[in-house]
Amino acid sequence: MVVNRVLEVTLVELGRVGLERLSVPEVAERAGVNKTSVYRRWPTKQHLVKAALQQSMEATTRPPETGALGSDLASLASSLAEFITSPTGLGIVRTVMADGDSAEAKALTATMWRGPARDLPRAALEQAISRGELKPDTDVELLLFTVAGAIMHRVFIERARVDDAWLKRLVKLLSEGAGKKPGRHHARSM
Amino acid sequence: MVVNRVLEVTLVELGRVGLERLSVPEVAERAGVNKTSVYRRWPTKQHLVKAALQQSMEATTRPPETGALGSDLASLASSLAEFITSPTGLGIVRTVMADGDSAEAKALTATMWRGPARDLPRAALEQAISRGELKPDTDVELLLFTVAGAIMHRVFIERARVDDAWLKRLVKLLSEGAGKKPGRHHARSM
DNA sequence: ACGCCTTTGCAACTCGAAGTTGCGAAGCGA
DNA sequence: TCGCTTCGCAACTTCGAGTTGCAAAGGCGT
Repeated sequence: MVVNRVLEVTLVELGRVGLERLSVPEVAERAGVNKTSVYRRWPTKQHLVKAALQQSMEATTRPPETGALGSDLASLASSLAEFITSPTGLGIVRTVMADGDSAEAKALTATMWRGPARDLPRAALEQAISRGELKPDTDVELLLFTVAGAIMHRVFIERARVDDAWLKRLVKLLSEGAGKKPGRHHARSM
Repeated sequence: MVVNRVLEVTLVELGRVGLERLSVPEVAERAGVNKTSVYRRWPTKQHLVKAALQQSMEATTRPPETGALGSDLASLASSLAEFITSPTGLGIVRTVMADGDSAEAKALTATMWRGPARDLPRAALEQAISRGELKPDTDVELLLFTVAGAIMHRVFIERARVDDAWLKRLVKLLSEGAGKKPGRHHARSM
Protein backbone atom coordinates (compact mmCIF):
# COMPACT_ATOMS: atom_id res chain seq x y z
CA MET A 1 0.00 0.00 0.00
CA VAL A 2 1.03 3.55 -0.64
CA VAL A 3 -0.16 4.69 2.74
CA ASN A 4 2.54 3.11 4.85
CA ARG A 5 5.38 4.29 2.70
CA VAL A 6 4.10 7.86 2.70
CA LEU A 7 3.56 8.00 6.44
CA GLU A 8 6.96 6.54 7.09
CA VAL A 9 8.63 9.08 4.82
CA THR A 10 6.64 11.80 6.53
CA LEU A 11 8.06 10.83 9.89
CA VAL A 12 11.59 10.76 8.57
CA GLU A 13 11.13 14.14 6.97
CA LEU A 14 9.70 15.55 10.17
CA GLY A 15 12.79 14.50 12.04
CA ARG A 16 15.06 15.65 9.24
CA VAL A 17 13.82 19.10 8.30
CA GLY A 18 11.13 19.78 10.87
CA LEU A 19 7.52 20.75 10.36
CA GLU A 20 8.41 24.16 9.01
CA ARG A 21 10.18 22.95 5.91
CA LEU A 22 8.14 19.79 5.44
CA SER A 23 6.75 19.76 1.92
CA VAL A 24 3.95 17.45 0.88
CA PRO A 25 5.13 17.30 -2.73
CA GLU A 26 8.59 16.39 -1.57
CA VAL A 27 7.30 13.70 0.74
CA ALA A 28 5.39 12.28 -2.21
CA GLU A 29 8.47 12.29 -4.38
CA ARG A 30 10.64 10.62 -1.75
CA ALA A 31 7.98 8.01 -1.26
CA GLY A 32 7.94 7.36 -5.00
CA VAL A 33 4.33 8.43 -5.22
CA ASN A 34 2.56 11.17 -7.08
CA LYS A 35 1.62 14.14 -4.94
CA THR A 36 -1.99 13.86 -6.05
CA SER A 37 -2.23 10.49 -4.36
CA VAL A 38 -1.06 12.01 -1.14
CA TYR A 39 -3.36 14.99 -1.29
CA ARG A 40 -6.38 12.79 -1.94
CA ARG A 41 -5.95 10.97 1.37
CA TRP A 42 -4.71 13.86 3.47
CA PRO A 43 -6.04 17.24 2.34
CA THR A 44 -3.38 19.32 4.06
CA LYS A 45 0.06 19.01 5.51
CA GLN A 46 -1.42 19.09 9.00
CA HIS A 47 -3.63 16.09 8.28
CA LEU A 48 -0.73 14.15 6.88
CA VAL A 49 1.50 14.89 9.84
CA LYS A 50 -1.23 14.06 12.31
CA ALA A 51 -1.89 10.73 10.62
CA ALA A 52 1.80 9.90 10.52
CA LEU A 53 2.26 10.65 14.20
CA GLN A 54 -0.82 8.75 15.26
CA GLN A 55 0.14 5.64 13.33
CA SER A 56 3.66 5.76 14.66
CA MET A 57 2.39 6.04 18.19
CA GLU A 58 0.19 3.01 17.76
CA ALA A 59 2.98 1.12 16.07
CA THR A 60 5.67 1.89 18.58
CA THR A 61 3.76 1.61 21.82
CA ARG A 62 2.04 -1.69 21.27
CA PRO A 63 4.87 -4.13 21.39
CA PRO A 64 8.15 -3.40 23.16
CA GLU A 65 9.97 -0.11 22.93
CA THR A 66 8.98 1.99 25.88
CA GLY A 67 7.70 -1.06 27.63
CA ALA A 68 10.49 -3.55 27.22
CA LEU A 69 12.35 -2.41 30.24
CA GLY A 70 13.89 -4.27 33.07
CA SER A 71 11.96 -1.76 35.11
CA ASP A 72 14.65 0.03 36.98
CA LEU A 73 15.43 3.67 36.41
CA ALA A 74 18.44 3.06 34.20
CA SER A 75 16.70 0.86 31.71
CA LEU A 76 13.67 3.10 31.73
CA ALA A 77 15.86 6.06 30.84
CA SER A 78 17.54 4.00 28.17
CA SER A 79 14.24 3.03 26.60
CA LEU A 80 12.97 6.57 26.72
CA ALA A 81 16.17 7.81 25.11
CA GLU A 82 15.90 5.23 22.38
CA PHE A 83 12.37 6.29 21.62
CA ILE A 84 13.03 10.02 21.65
CA THR A 85 16.07 9.73 19.39
CA SER A 86 14.29 7.52 16.90
CA PRO A 87 12.94 9.12 13.73
CA THR A 88 9.47 8.75 15.16
CA GLY A 89 10.38 10.38 18.42
CA LEU A 90 12.26 13.20 16.78
CA GLY A 91 9.31 13.92 14.53
CA ILE A 92 6.79 13.81 17.35
CA VAL A 93 8.67 16.02 19.73
CA ARG A 94 9.67 18.52 17.09
CA THR A 95 6.15 18.77 15.80
CA VAL A 96 4.36 19.00 19.09
CA MET A 97 6.76 21.59 20.40
CA ALA A 98 6.84 23.69 17.28
CA ASP A 99 3.10 24.05 17.03
CA GLY A 100 1.86 26.96 19.06
CA ASP A 101 -1.72 26.16 18.27
CA SER A 102 -2.68 24.49 21.49
CA ALA A 103 -5.83 22.91 20.13
CA GLU A 104 -4.19 20.53 17.70
CA ALA A 105 -1.01 20.05 19.64
CA LYS A 106 -2.74 19.38 22.92
CA ALA A 107 -5.06 16.82 21.38
CA LEU A 108 -2.11 15.11 19.78
CA THR A 109 -0.17 15.10 23.00
CA ALA A 110 -3.14 13.69 24.84
CA THR A 111 -3.42 10.92 22.28
CA MET A 112 0.24 10.16 22.65
CA TRP A 113 0.23 9.84 26.37
CA ARG A 114 -2.77 7.62 26.61
CA GLY A 115 -2.50 3.89 26.61
CA PRO A 116 0.65 1.81 26.92
CA ALA A 117 2.99 4.72 26.30
CA ARG A 118 1.92 6.21 29.55
CA ASP A 119 1.03 3.19 31.59
CA LEU A 120 4.00 0.94 30.94
CA PRO A 121 6.79 3.19 32.21
CA ARG A 122 4.55 4.22 35.06
CA ALA A 123 3.96 0.62 36.04
CA ALA A 124 7.65 -0.09 35.73
CA LEU A 125 8.52 2.64 38.15
CA GLU A 126 5.87 1.59 40.61
CA GLN A 127 7.21 -1.89 40.37
CA ALA A 128 10.64 -0.55 41.17
CA ILE A 129 9.15 1.08 44.23
CA SER A 130 7.62 -2.14 45.43
CA ARG A 131 10.96 -3.85 44.87
CA GLY A 132 12.52 -1.27 47.12
CA GLU A 133 14.70 0.38 44.53
CA LEU A 134 12.91 3.66 44.74
CA LYS A 135 11.46 5.58 47.65
CA PRO A 136 7.84 4.72 48.41
CA ASP A 137 6.80 8.34 48.12
CA THR A 138 8.48 8.83 44.74
CA ASP A 139 6.64 11.19 42.44
CA VAL A 140 6.47 8.69 39.61
CA GLU A 141 5.02 10.94 36.96
CA LEU A 142 7.38 13.76 37.74
CA LEU A 143 10.35 11.44 37.67
CA LEU A 144 9.28 10.04 34.33
CA PHE A 145 8.76 13.46 32.82
CA THR A 146 12.01 14.76 34.21
CA VAL A 147 13.92 11.97 32.54
CA ALA A 148 12.13 12.70 29.29
CA GLY A 149 12.75 16.42 29.64
CA ALA A 150 16.43 15.97 30.34
CA ILE A 151 16.80 13.77 27.28
CA MET A 152 14.92 16.26 25.16
CA HIS A 153 17.20 19.04 26.32
CA ARG A 154 20.21 16.90 25.52
CA VAL A 155 18.99 16.10 22.03
CA PHE A 156 17.37 19.31 20.89
CA ILE A 157 19.13 22.07 22.77
CA GLU A 158 22.60 20.78 23.46
CA ARG A 159 22.50 18.63 20.33
CA ALA A 160 24.80 16.15 21.96
CA ARG A 161 24.79 12.39 21.84
CA VAL A 162 22.69 10.42 24.29
CA ASP A 163 25.12 7.67 25.10
CA ASP A 164 25.43 5.26 28.01
CA ALA A 165 27.89 7.43 29.87
CA TRP A 166 25.56 10.40 29.88
CA LEU A 167 22.54 8.28 30.77
CA LYS A 168 24.50 6.89 33.68
CA ARG A 169 25.18 10.37 34.97
CA LEU A 170 21.52 11.29 34.60
CA VAL A 171 20.36 8.23 36.47
CA LYS A 172 22.86 8.89 39.21
CA LEU A 173 21.67 12.44 39.63
CA LEU A 174 18.03 11.43 39.74
CA SER A 175 18.46 8.53 42.08
CA GLU A 176 20.89 10.05 44.51
CA GLY A 177 19.92 13.69 44.22
CA ALA A 178 22.14 16.73 44.32
CA GLY A 179 21.36 17.85 47.86
CA LYS A 180 23.92 17.35 50.54
CA LYS A 181 22.07 15.18 52.99
CA PRO A 182 24.61 12.92 54.63
CA GLY A 183 25.52 14.26 58.04
CA ARG A 184 22.95 17.00 58.34
CA HIS A 185 19.82 17.32 60.36
CA HIS A 186 17.29 17.31 57.61
CA ALA A 187 13.54 17.37 57.38
CA ARG A 188 13.11 13.79 56.26
CA SER A 189 10.53 12.96 53.68
CA MET A 190 7.04 12.75 55.06
CA MET B 1 13.17 53.16 15.86
CA VAL B 2 11.23 50.63 13.90
CA VAL B 3 13.71 47.88 14.57
CA ASN B 4 12.94 47.31 18.23
CA ARG B 5 9.20 47.15 17.73
CA VAL B 6 9.52 44.66 14.89
CA LEU B 7 11.89 42.37 16.74
CA GLU B 8 9.71 42.45 19.81
CA VAL B 9 6.62 41.57 17.82
CA THR B 10 8.58 38.81 16.14
CA LEU B 11 9.37 37.24 19.49
CA VAL B 12 5.78 37.42 20.62
CA GLU B 13 4.62 35.90 17.37
CA LEU B 14 7.17 33.13 17.66
CA GLY B 15 5.81 32.18 21.05
CA ARG B 16 2.23 32.59 19.90
CA VAL B 17 2.06 30.75 16.59
CA GLY B 18 5.50 29.18 16.29
CA LEU B 19 7.98 29.41 13.50
CA GLU B 20 5.83 27.44 11.11
CA ARG B 21 3.00 29.94 10.92
CA LEU B 22 5.08 33.03 11.47
CA SER B 23 4.40 35.47 8.64
CA VAL B 24 6.68 38.40 7.95
CA PRO B 25 3.87 40.53 6.51
CA GLU B 26 1.79 39.87 9.59
CA VAL B 27 4.65 40.77 11.90
CA ALA B 28 4.98 44.02 9.98
CA GLU B 29 1.29 44.74 10.31
CA ARG B 30 1.20 44.01 14.03
CA ALA B 31 4.22 46.24 14.50
CA GLY B 32 2.45 49.01 12.63
CA VAL B 33 5.08 48.99 9.92
CA ASN B 34 5.02 48.37 6.22
CA LYS B 35 6.24 44.96 5.20
CA THR B 36 8.72 46.51 2.81
CA SER B 37 10.54 48.12 5.69
CA VAL B 38 10.90 44.75 7.34
CA TYR B 39 12.10 43.00 4.23
CA ARG B 40 14.70 45.66 3.58
CA ARG B 41 16.45 44.96 6.85
CA TRP B 42 15.92 41.23 7.04
CA PRO B 43 15.74 39.56 3.64
CA THR B 44 14.00 36.42 4.81
CA LYS B 45 11.98 35.11 7.71
CA GLN B 46 15.02 33.22 8.95
CA HIS B 47 17.09 36.38 9.16
CA LEU B 48 14.36 38.19 11.03
CA VAL B 49 13.92 35.40 13.53
CA LYS B 50 17.63 35.04 14.06
CA ALA B 51 18.00 38.76 14.72
CA ALA B 52 15.06 38.76 17.12
CA LEU B 53 16.45 35.85 19.09
CA GLN B 54 19.92 37.25 19.26
CA GLN B 55 18.77 40.64 20.47
CA SER B 56 16.51 39.07 23.07
CA MET B 57 19.33 36.92 24.32
CA GLU B 58 21.56 39.91 24.74
CA ALA B 59 18.78 41.88 26.34
CA THR B 60 17.68 39.24 28.79
CA THR B 61 21.00 37.81 29.85
CA ARG B 62 22.84 41.01 30.63
CA PRO B 63 21.01 42.26 33.66
CA PRO B 64 19.01 40.03 35.98
CA GLU B 65 16.70 37.31 34.82
CA THR B 66 18.63 34.06 34.81
CA GLY B 67 21.24 35.58 37.02
CA ALA B 68 19.29 37.30 39.75
CA LEU B 69 19.00 34.24 41.87
CA GLY B 70 19.52 33.69 45.52
CA SER B 71 21.66 30.88 44.21
CA ASP B 72 20.05 27.85 45.71
CA LEU B 73 18.39 25.24 43.56
CA ALA B 74 14.87 26.47 44.17
CA SER B 75 15.44 30.03 43.06
CA LEU B 76 17.53 28.86 40.15
CA ALA B 77 14.67 26.68 38.99
CA SER B 78 12.30 29.56 39.49
CA SER B 79 14.40 31.90 37.40
CA LEU B 80 14.81 29.34 34.68
CA ALA B 81 11.07 28.75 34.64
CA GLU B 82 10.37 32.43 34.41
CA PHE B 83 12.71 32.76 31.49
CA ILE B 84 11.44 29.74 29.58
CA THR B 85 7.80 30.71 29.99
CA SER B 86 8.42 34.28 28.89
CA PRO B 87 7.56 35.23 25.32
CA THR B 88 11.24 35.34 24.58
CA GLY B 89 11.88 31.94 26.06
CA LEU B 90 8.92 30.37 24.34
CA GLY B 91 10.06 31.77 21.02
CA ILE B 92 13.62 30.64 21.46
CA VAL B 93 12.87 27.13 22.54
CA ARG B 94 10.17 26.61 19.95
CA THR B 95 12.36 27.89 17.18
CA VAL B 96 15.52 26.08 18.09
CA MET B 97 13.69 22.81 18.54
CA ALA B 98 11.60 23.11 15.42
CA ASP B 99 14.53 23.67 13.12
CA GLY B 100 16.03 20.44 11.96
CA ASP B 101 18.79 22.17 10.06
CA SER B 102 21.59 21.67 12.52
CA ALA B 103 23.82 24.33 11.00
CA GLU B 104 21.63 27.31 11.80
CA ALA B 105 20.10 25.92 14.94
CA LYS B 106 23.36 24.77 16.41
CA ALA B 107 25.00 28.13 15.83
CA LEU B 108 22.06 29.86 17.44
CA THR B 109 22.11 27.53 20.38
CA ALA B 110 25.82 28.07 20.79
CA THR B 111 25.27 31.80 20.79
CA MET B 112 22.54 31.46 23.35
CA TRP B 113 24.55 29.46 25.80
CA ARG B 114 27.61 31.60 25.69
CA GLY B 115 28.15 34.45 28.08
CA PRO B 116 26.12 35.26 31.16
CA ALA B 117 23.26 32.96 30.25
CA ARG B 118 25.55 30.03 30.75
CA ASP B 119 27.96 31.30 33.34
CA LEU B 120 25.62 32.87 35.85
CA PRO B 121 23.51 29.82 36.73
CA ARG B 122 26.63 27.73 36.66
CA ALA B 123 28.35 30.08 39.07
CA ALA B 124 25.28 30.10 41.27
CA LEU B 125 25.28 26.35 41.55
CA GLU B 126 28.97 26.19 42.27
CA GLN B 127 28.45 28.79 44.92
CA ALA B 128 25.76 26.59 46.40
CA ILE B 129 28.25 23.77 46.46
CA SER B 130 30.80 25.82 48.34
CA ARG B 131 28.11 26.84 50.80
CA GLY B 132 27.48 23.21 51.43
CA GLU B 133 23.97 23.07 50.03
CA LEU B 134 24.91 20.73 47.24
CA LYS B 135 27.24 17.78 47.09
CA PRO B 136 30.79 18.68 46.16
CA ASP B 137 30.78 16.26 43.25
CA THR B 138 27.54 17.59 41.82
CA ASP B 139 27.39 17.52 38.03
CA VAL B 140 26.54 21.19 37.72
CA GLU B 141 25.89 21.34 34.02
CA LEU B 142 23.79 18.22 34.04
CA LEU B 143 21.75 19.48 36.96
CA LEU B 144 21.17 22.79 35.22
CA PHE B 145 20.14 21.15 31.98
CA THR B 146 17.91 18.67 33.74
CA VAL B 147 16.01 21.46 35.43
CA ALA B 148 15.65 23.21 32.08
CA GLY B 149 14.58 20.01 30.38
CA ALA B 150 11.98 19.22 33.00
CA ILE B 151 10.51 22.68 32.68
CA MET B 152 10.45 22.39 28.92
CA HIS B 153 8.64 19.11 29.14
CA ARG B 154 6.15 20.64 31.52
CA VAL B 155 5.50 23.62 29.27
CA PHE B 156 5.61 22.14 25.80
CA ILE B 157 4.59 18.52 26.18
CA GLU B 158 2.32 18.41 29.20
CA ARG B 159 1.19 21.97 28.56
CA ALA B 160 0.62 22.46 32.24
CA ARG B 161 1.30 25.44 34.43
CA VAL B 162 4.71 25.91 35.99
CA ASP B 163 3.68 27.06 39.43
CA ASP B 164 5.41 27.09 42.78
CA ALA B 165 3.92 23.81 43.88
CA TRP B 166 5.27 22.00 40.88
CA LEU B 167 8.65 23.68 41.11
CA LYS B 168 8.83 22.61 44.71
CA ARG B 169 8.24 19.01 43.75
CA LEU B 170 10.91 19.24 41.06
CA VAL B 171 13.45 20.71 43.42
CA LYS B 172 12.70 18.07 46.00
CA LEU B 173 13.20 15.30 43.48
CA LEU B 174 16.47 16.72 42.24
CA SER B 175 17.92 17.47 45.61
CA GLU B 176 16.86 14.35 47.47
CA GLY B 177 16.80 11.92 44.59
CA ALA B 178 14.45 9.06 43.99
CA GLY B 179 16.72 6.25 45.03
CA LYS B 180 16.07 4.51 48.30
CA LYS B 181 19.23 4.94 50.26
CA PRO B 182 19.47 7.94 52.58
CA GLY B 183 23.07 8.89 51.96
CA ARG B 184 24.59 5.55 52.97
CA HIS B 185 27.23 3.93 50.85
CA HIS B 186 28.34 5.42 47.60
CA ALA B 187 27.17 5.67 44.00
CA ARG B 188 26.03 2.30 42.84
CA SER B 189 22.83 3.04 41.01
CA MET B 190 22.38 0.37 38.37
C1' DA C 1 -12.99 -13.83 -19.94
C1' DC C 2 -16.12 -9.69 -18.59
C1' DG C 3 -17.71 -5.58 -16.15
C1' DC C 4 -17.27 -2.74 -12.01
C1' DC C 5 -15.25 -0.03 -8.61
C1' DT C 6 -11.29 2.00 -6.49
C1' DT C 7 -6.72 3.67 -6.63
C1' DT C 8 -2.89 5.76 -8.91
C1' DG C 9 -0.23 8.70 -12.32
C1' DC C 10 -0.04 12.72 -14.98
C1' DA C 11 -0.30 17.35 -16.49
C1' DA C 12 -2.36 21.47 -16.43
C1' DC C 13 -4.54 24.62 -13.65
C1' DT C 14 -5.89 28.12 -9.73
C1' DC C 15 -4.63 30.68 -5.84
C1' DG C 16 -2.49 32.93 -2.28
C1' DA C 17 1.39 34.28 0.30
C1' DA C 18 6.31 35.46 0.00
C1' DG C 19 9.43 38.47 -1.46
C1' DT C 20 10.83 42.53 -5.08
C1' DT C 21 11.01 46.95 -7.22
C1' DG C 22 10.51 51.91 -8.28
C1' DC C 23 9.15 56.03 -6.68
C1' DG C 24 7.66 59.59 -3.78
C1' DA C 25 7.32 61.49 0.97
C1' DA C 26 9.06 62.24 5.44
C1' DG C 27 12.59 62.76 8.81
C1' DC C 28 17.02 64.71 10.19
C1' DG C 29 21.67 66.71 10.66
C1' DA C 30 24.76 70.33 8.61
C1' DT D 1 18.21 74.91 2.06
C1' DC D 2 20.78 70.70 0.59
C1' DG D 3 21.78 65.91 0.94
C1' DC D 4 21.39 61.51 2.92
C1' DT D 5 18.85 57.91 4.84
C1' DT D 6 14.58 55.66 6.14
C1' DC D 7 9.85 54.70 5.52
C1' DG D 8 5.16 53.97 3.09
C1' DC D 9 2.80 52.55 -0.83
C1' DA D 10 1.27 49.93 -4.63
C1' DA D 11 2.15 47.16 -8.36
C1' DC D 12 4.74 43.37 -9.68
C1' DT D 13 7.12 38.65 -9.99
C1' DT D 14 7.76 34.10 -8.24
C1' DC D 15 6.96 29.93 -6.21
C1' DG D 16 4.89 26.37 -3.75
C1' DA D 17 0.51 24.57 -2.04
C1' DG D 18 -3.48 22.46 -3.19
C1' DT D 19 -7.15 21.24 -7.19
C1' DT D 20 -9.17 19.10 -11.15
C1' DG D 21 -10.22 16.11 -15.20
C1' DC D 22 -8.90 12.24 -17.42
C1' DA D 23 -6.72 8.02 -18.53
C1' DA D 24 -4.30 3.80 -17.01
C1' DA D 25 -3.87 0.33 -13.99
C1' DG D 26 -5.18 -2.87 -10.29
C1' DG D 27 -8.32 -5.82 -7.52
C1' DC D 28 -12.52 -8.72 -7.22
C1' DG D 29 -16.66 -11.22 -7.89
C1' DT D 30 -19.31 -13.39 -11.71
